[in-house]
Amino acid sequence: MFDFKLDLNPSQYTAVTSKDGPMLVLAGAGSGKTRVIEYRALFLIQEGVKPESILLLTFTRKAAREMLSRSSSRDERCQRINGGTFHSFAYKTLKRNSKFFGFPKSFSVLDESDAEEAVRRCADSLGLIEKGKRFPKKETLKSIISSSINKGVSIAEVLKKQYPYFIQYNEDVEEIRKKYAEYKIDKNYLDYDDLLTYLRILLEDEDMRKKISREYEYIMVDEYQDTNPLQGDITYLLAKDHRNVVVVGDDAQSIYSFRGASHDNIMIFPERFKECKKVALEENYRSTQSILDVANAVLENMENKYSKVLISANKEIGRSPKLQYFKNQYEEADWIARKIRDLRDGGVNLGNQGVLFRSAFISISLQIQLDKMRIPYQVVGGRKFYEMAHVKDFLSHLKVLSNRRDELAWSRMLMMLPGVGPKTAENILVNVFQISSFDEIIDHLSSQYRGNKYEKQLERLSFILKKASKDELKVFEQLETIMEYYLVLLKDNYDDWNIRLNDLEVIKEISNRYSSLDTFLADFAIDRPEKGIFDTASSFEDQEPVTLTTIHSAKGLEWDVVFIMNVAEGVLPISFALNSPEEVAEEQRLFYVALTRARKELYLSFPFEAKRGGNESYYNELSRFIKPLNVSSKIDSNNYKQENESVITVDDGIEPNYNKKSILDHILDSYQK
DNA sequence: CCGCGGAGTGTTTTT
DNA sequence: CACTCCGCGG
Repeated sequence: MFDFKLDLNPSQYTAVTSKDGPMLVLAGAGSGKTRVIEYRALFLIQEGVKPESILLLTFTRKAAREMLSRSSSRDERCQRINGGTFHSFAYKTLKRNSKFFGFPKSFSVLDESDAEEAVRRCADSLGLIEKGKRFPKKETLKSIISSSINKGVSIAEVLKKQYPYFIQYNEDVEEIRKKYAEYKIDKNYLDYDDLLTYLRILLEDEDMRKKISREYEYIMVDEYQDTNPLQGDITYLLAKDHRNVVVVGDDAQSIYSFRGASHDNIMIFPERFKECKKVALEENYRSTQSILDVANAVLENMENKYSKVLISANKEIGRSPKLQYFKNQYEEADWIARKIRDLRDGGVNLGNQGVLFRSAFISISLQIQLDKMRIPYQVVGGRKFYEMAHVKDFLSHLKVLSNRRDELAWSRMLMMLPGVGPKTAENILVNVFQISSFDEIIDHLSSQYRGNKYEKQLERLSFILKKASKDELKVFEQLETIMEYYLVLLKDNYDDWNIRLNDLEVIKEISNRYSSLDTFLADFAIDRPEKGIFDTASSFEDQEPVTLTTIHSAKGLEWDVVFIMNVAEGVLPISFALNSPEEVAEEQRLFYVALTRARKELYLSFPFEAKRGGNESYYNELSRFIKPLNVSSKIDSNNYKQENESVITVDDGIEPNYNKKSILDHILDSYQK
């Protein structure tokens, strides 16, 4: 038996050892929230709860895995606990209960860009994308529809709040939403929102709900402040009957309202579960007092007063956070890279250092610098990898194998053939979708298009599809088969094909872990693989790489040393989030989240000169979140004085010796023949 | 109807 | 700067 009292403070202990009934845990940053979840899992199991009947819903699957692996190290049974994101849980549950909806054997999960493309096709087919008129773009349409679903409000309401200039298109968007819903059902598609929507429908059915909640008797939800109303409903329904549900959150760290999250969920929870216990965790075990002072000052400045003030349990004052000014982003990157190396030479492992930024692209200059210095790093956040063209191209073949009605994948795959464009692909697909057996489709493709310029290619394609669709193949072997075929196209289409091939090799490696193609593809959409750890030939091979991450992706993580890059107006807060006080407040919470990731040392950096869009340089202003005296007084700065640019004046008294034409000739002459 | 090339655009955060 | 859209030539 494990002595829980030993490792926990009184409030943590209460949270851990309350077995039955609903509970709301308000946990400040670094207050041992993770530890509470970890230990509570152990506690429940020691109380005789079956591990399989515990469900841990978290924000990323990585978070779930981390918590579970830590409790597993004390008690192996914890490995059997069910954990994941709302979306992955929904996928699993829907798959298992697919009969309820009359779903076919396999359905595809659309990632965001596929979903946008689908929306575009729907809008197109309704004749709504008229030329000349300013009509919302596919991304915008998708996001309007998504918002209305996640927040449970009408299209009109979303338009009024977020896109007032599109209010006139209210009815059009409603029509597109309807069409899009039909389209998805027809093609066996579920998008991210559908996963949650369908799960809620499933849980609204008395019998299904009883069945499912019997399977998961104890529910824990992490980061509850970042759940949206739809997820709030799901939590409620899952626990409605047995009422064993613990939600953990911190309203001061709510940073996902752009996606429909609302900390109202935290407020509503006690209303839905009237008997719920409340526990507050306020002692911070993570950071030194100097870091907490800054975080608390930022908290103090927020419009919406959050009650919490973090008290350091360490009693260690630590070093004051530093603010470094730089001339431009290159100097900033250079300094950070050097500092990282110096710290590591001084004994701080690279794995204990994290660099945070508001937007993924901010880190590019740093990546270049780290490459130069051969410091290994890992990039988290930013959504490039799995949405890169070659990755999608490659996967489209597999998607076709998994869901024969996957129109988007089919047409992507066909359009790669030279000579096939949108129209030809569409014509072929009209035929393909009328054939029910896969073998016949293959026959059709290899025999019915003789005489076209793409005949040979199409034949090759159908041959490989047939080969890859054999039942006895493992997922990995299916990928290898497709690769055999795709490699040619890759080389034809991309000059940098060898770099891209590397990505595909990584994907192949990942697929080795899967026994079902469907699950592999669904995971690829829902729990995206970690972006590649860059294989820089490292001089520090013994160590974990340093982490470069967006602040959003840094949620729940911590490092001994944290750098926050580019703390400038327009970046943090980001320029388009200045329209309403709520948006600015969310940016401020984001800054707060970033600050509270640091255990021992914190470095903020600010480059005066920056480039945006074109070539135009402009001068940054320090972030409004640092300027107030209560914050700035707690930060040391390097008192950078902006150097006067050395002005070079043109010497006027010189007679021209060349003009543009003659200097060109002269230069050409000077080249080695 | 395909595909190329030029112009234009807008540029967060994530499941 | 990367992607998308548009128009034109083949």
